[in-house]
Amino acid sequence: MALTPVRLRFAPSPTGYLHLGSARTALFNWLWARHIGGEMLLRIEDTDRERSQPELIQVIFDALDWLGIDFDGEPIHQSDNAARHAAVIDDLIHAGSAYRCTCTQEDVAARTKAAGGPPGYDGFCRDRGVGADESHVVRFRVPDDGATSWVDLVRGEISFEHRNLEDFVLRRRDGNPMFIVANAVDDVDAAITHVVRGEDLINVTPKMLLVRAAMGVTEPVAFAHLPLIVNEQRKKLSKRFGDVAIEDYRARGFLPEAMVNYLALLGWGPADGVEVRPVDEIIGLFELSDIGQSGAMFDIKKLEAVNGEWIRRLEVDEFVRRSLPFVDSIPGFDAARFAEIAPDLQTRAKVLSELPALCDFLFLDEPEIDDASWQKAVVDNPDAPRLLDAAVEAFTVSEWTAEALHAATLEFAEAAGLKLGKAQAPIRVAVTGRTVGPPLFEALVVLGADTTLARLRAARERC
RNA sequence: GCCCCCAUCGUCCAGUGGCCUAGGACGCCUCCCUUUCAAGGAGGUAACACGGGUUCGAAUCCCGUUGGGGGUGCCA
Repeated sequence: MALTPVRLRFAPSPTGYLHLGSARTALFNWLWARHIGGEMLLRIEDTDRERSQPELIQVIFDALDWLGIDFDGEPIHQSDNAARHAAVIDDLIHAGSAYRCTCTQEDVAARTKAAGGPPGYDGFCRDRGVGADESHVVRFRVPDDGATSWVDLVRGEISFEHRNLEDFVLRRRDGNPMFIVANAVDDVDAAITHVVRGEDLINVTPKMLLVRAAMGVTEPVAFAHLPLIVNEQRKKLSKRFGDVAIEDYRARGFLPEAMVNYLALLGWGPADGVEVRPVDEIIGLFELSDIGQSGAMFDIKKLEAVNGEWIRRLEVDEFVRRSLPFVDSIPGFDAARFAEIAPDLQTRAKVLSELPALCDFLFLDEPEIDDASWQKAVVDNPDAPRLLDAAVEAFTVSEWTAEALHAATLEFAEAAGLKLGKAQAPIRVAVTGRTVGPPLFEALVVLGADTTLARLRAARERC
């Protein structure tokens, strides 16, 4: 007897972006598939006609590819299986598992309101024998008694009593199949063995199980319902609350290594406590049974910390290469010059998008002077004028190395009775425009003597 | 309302009956290093929601309460 191959899938709908929650779902499916040596399929659930534009789908492919989540075989398009979905629904009608219903949503709402009962369909058309020629939807005939249950891989046994399940719609009035049917049928056809998805889908699982059984499918399928990723309000992450698309984080300068690493930590954690680690190691350690059951808050601070760690782990050359898209649009940008200062930037950036603010003074004709910095280090600093004068004088004759500039500054700082840290402030603002940035003397070396002295003189004139 | 799920530091995880005076990470605070800011090093702060059981023993098992979330669409 051959062992059934483990087969998982990620089934996004073409929304035009990859939601963080979806990405996490894709990741957990993928981690488990790769861990167990199973197959990982990609299926685009594009039954919604107007949302199935190729560009919208491409965005999702790109995001998955960026994260490093790969798939076995070509992507499946659910819309290609429309005929199969229709045939299954017809079979269910013939078998008596489903029936046509003429009730509109208004009809149903009016009746339940009049009856004062709970919302939901009341089974009005169950035995009316509605013909195919009448305008109708197709509903599944849920058994009156009993329950549908399964042993969820992350939550244990979950059970729904049939009397709490209404006769749900299988096919819309316009003839299109509902998600429940298309999804269940495609999973059967692809011989999916494990469905790993968000907890928000937990209540449609009994319906899918019912459809599977009515189809006569006997192969088991295991479900693992992941805890939701929530925001500060403990609510499901939604698009109207901050950035929820993977692409947004990519644009902000998060590394895919960090993104994947952090997402894996939402609802799961390695037993040895080592959180920041390569994805290959995570694959090795990942078990569905170790997934937590409570919602995990998306903590941007922690994501940034993980990202900073990954930035620091990069080889300098690689750091430069990855930084380029974020800095090469600075006017006057010079790659060689950027590479010189790169090691000093690498420990200072949590996200790549903050790089321009740290190094743009090296490329711009004039540094962009930050008002608050200028106020603090120059205007409010009575020592500023003479420090700038001293710097011009000392730097004019200094050898142009970090050590020499350091020594020269130390000398006139001490003469003025100031600590080096205090003395370099107005110089830093004059040259870089800000009070914070990479180490001053190293930056001056990269900037060059002429530009440095010109900026110091210009600042002195403004005092 | 009804259905389903969840409940350990502010946050994310560890803990699966004794090793827990509850551990790690992020954050926050202090100190060291220091050329600003980082990075790095050393400390510190801070939690088993509550009430009943079960047991020699419970963060761990059971029940209840409270709190939170998800669903309740001819969306997915």
